[in-house]
Amino acid sequence: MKHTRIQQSAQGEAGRQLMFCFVMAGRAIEQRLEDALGPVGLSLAKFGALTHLVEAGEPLNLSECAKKMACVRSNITQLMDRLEADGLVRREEDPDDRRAIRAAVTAQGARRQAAGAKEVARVQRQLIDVLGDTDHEAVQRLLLTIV
Amino acid sequence: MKHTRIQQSAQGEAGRQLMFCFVMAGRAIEQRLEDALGPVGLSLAKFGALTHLVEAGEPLNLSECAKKMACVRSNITQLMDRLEADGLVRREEDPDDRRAIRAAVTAQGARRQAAGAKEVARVQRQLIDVLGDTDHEAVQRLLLTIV
DNA sequence: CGCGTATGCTTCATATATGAATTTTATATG
DNA sequence: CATATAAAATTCATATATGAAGCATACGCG
Repeated sequence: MKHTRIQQSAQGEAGRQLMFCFVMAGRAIEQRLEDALGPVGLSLAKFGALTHLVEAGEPLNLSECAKKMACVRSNITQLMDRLEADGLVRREEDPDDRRAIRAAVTAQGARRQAAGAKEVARVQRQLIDVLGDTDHEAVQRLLLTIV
Repeated sequence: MKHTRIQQSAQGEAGRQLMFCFVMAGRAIEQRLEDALGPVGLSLAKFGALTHLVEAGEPLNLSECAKKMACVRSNITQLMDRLEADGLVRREEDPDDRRAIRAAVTAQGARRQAAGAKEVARVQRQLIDVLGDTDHEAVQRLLLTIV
């Protein structure tokens, strides 16, 4: 007697289609990141925005942020609202374009981002650990093919 | 002297940390599924709920649904509200437990689920295509390890 | 120069998800 | 049996995300 039944009921759907495994893996990692960032006072979305700003080294238009984060602008508007409420980002007028708003990281924002980066690196190490002797390069290529 | 700078900024998007590749791949597939299901009149969340109900072959308590879908119950409450508004699911009282509500798929819900399953299968074939000669079993094992 | 179109941001409605608080009902235990 | 505790569902506040609609500004072209 096979144990497909056991596997199915034990884990939900062990025999799931491959694509759902990708989705579940992505979500599982997201969850770990959220859990790691929570104590620092960041969410994954906030950390992502701060990181783009820090890496840019200068204030960015909200449209540029949206492009970097691959999302619509109304999402950035709200995200910046929350980051500004947290005191991690400041909205500045763009001297070159009166329509545009630039997001500038505050000192506190930069510190928070650095703290978040440490946590993210920790999670990354855990992942590497789980992958064991798997060829990371190959996996990454595969994933980027999908994206 | 460390080379954190190089690692962080050298390759821009391409050199992203492995974990973000998993997250992005998962989201990319999710997006494809949403796009495929949209024309059928379903979202991925709705399709998932309907599929669990259809596969169960009988009405399920909302708590059971939450467990199968790995989410909190308040999420299911809202999802069922929308599915019920769409006429795809019906809430029934549980004769054995007056606290419980059971979700039953309607005939229309079953048809919609079947239509959705066809689209999902199409996306799955596309994914298999993209993966080419990669060892699917190995990939799936890897992904389930992460989950 | 002025007008039409494009761009930048915000606002609103909606979907998905979480978690805390609440209500109702079940169950266990003293 | 009464009461304490647990479990089921909902409600509310909030975060994240999308897309449509709207307003202000920029820009190209006749």
